[in-house]
Amino acid sequence: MAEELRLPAREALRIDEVLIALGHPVRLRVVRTLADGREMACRDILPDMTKSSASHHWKVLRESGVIHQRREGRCLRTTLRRDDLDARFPGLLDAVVNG
Amino acid sequence: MAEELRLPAREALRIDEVLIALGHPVRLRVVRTLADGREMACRDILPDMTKSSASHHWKVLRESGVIHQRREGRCLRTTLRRDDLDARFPGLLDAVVNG
DNA sequence: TCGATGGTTCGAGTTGATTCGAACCGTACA
DNA sequence: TGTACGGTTCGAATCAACTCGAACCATCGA
Repeated sequence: MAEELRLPAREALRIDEVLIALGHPVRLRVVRTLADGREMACRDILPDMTKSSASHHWKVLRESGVIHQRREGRCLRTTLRRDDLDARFPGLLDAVVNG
Repeated sequence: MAEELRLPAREALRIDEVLIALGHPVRLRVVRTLADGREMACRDILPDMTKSSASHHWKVLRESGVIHQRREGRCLRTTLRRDDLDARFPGLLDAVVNG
């Protein structure tokens, strides 16, 4: 049963929280990994990190609105919220990915 | 004698360092204060902070390439490096200022 | 039903960033 | 000269963030 996790609406995205989320090398790497629009399983994105540490970063990215996660079975499928981020902060993601 | 402080060239700007610089409320406030293009004295931007703490933030902002500082007498005049940031990361500053 | 799996939560330890005072440096001005 | 001023640097203290293991929960497959 595919269920959605709570996450901020597009209008509620805050640039200060997004910048904090992006201001860490691990999370920046996550964003770049997802930049092509793929939907990936958590363990495929951060395979070398302990579950608890990874979960901490998922939470920061999710609550700041950078990523979307959807439960499929016992696995979380993760995508970048590119549409929402581009709508609210045009150019930001491009800078992150291309820079 | 107006002398320039060392700072990274436009081509050397790194998005990861810029994001770290912007991912702190004090430094984000500095950027927003300078967003209109003004050149301001340090003590006018962060009047309530001790000199040593403020100097720490100047260093982070300067070395990441977010701000430019120019010595004029015994005072530092600070400006946002809008041209360089817009050239390398189009849309980033607008998101920071308008978001 | 049972064991394995993917993630979360909790608490504690560790690391890193921020903050501050004191000492210092160079400039301006009396 | 000498003194006041704007910033930097240093070291130490504080605080926030990151990390990890253990316990836990829900789901899937046997």
